[in-house]
Amino acid sequence: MTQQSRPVYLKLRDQIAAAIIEGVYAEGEMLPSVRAFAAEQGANPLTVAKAYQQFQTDGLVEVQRGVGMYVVPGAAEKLRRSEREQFLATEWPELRTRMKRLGIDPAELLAHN
Amino acid sequence: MTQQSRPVYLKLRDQIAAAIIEGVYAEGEMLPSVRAFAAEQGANPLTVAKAYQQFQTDGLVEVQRGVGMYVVPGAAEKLRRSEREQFLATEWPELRTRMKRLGIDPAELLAHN
DNA sequence: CGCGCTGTATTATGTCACTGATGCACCTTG
DNA sequence: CAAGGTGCATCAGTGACATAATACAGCGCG
Repeated sequence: MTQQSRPVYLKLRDQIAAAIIEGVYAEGEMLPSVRAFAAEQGANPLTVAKAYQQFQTDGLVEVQRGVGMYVVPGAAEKLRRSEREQFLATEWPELRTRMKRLGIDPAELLAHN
Repeated sequence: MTQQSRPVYLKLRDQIAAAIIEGVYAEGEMLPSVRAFAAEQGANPLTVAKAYQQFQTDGLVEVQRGVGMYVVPGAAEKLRRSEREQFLATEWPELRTRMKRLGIDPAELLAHN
């Protein structure tokens, strides 16, 4: 038996990405510190740092040494665009064929909003 | 750096499930042997066996020792129903909120077939 | 300066999913 | 019975993931 549970640092990454897009962490503001966010989520600071690192290398977050990590202006829209494109190009086609195979009616999906 | 690529046995599982639903592996017929399918897919026989096992425990496939694994009558519909339900109950809600966040209109996607 | 807060590098440890190589038990066929 | 096919159990190796314990470097504030 197995689990295949999504790695913690990826869950955190998605969670943070959603928060940035939704403006929970507004542009120009500071992200929660590694230690603070780790304590809040019950995770290890290193794991949180790993999640943060991806945003940093993508230029969505700027690090001020000794201060914290700040959301770069335009990060929300940039994130939304890239994820949107990725979704449309990769995930949606697969979903489409899969829904067809499962006999799922698109109209039915939109019904119960 | 990491990978987090979908495990091989899960890819195989999905592939086989799709084949059963679509009738590629018709009910009453025998699935490809573990070794044959492994050679065809360039995988390890044990990995294939792991993929097969789930169908076996779900009663979708019947094992005849020393002979092979046969698709149980009604397996296709049973599979379609369970996957369909799982999709509607679990995946679609998440997709829904995610698409909303990315500014994607579900109706528009479903429209142009 | 001194204290406390930031992120980060280092090293080490432990766990677990995944994959693989080998051998065995079972069945069919000749 | 002998041969070749089946699934399956056993044991082992690998790497990702997570955690831990420190330590260090930079910044702000009193």
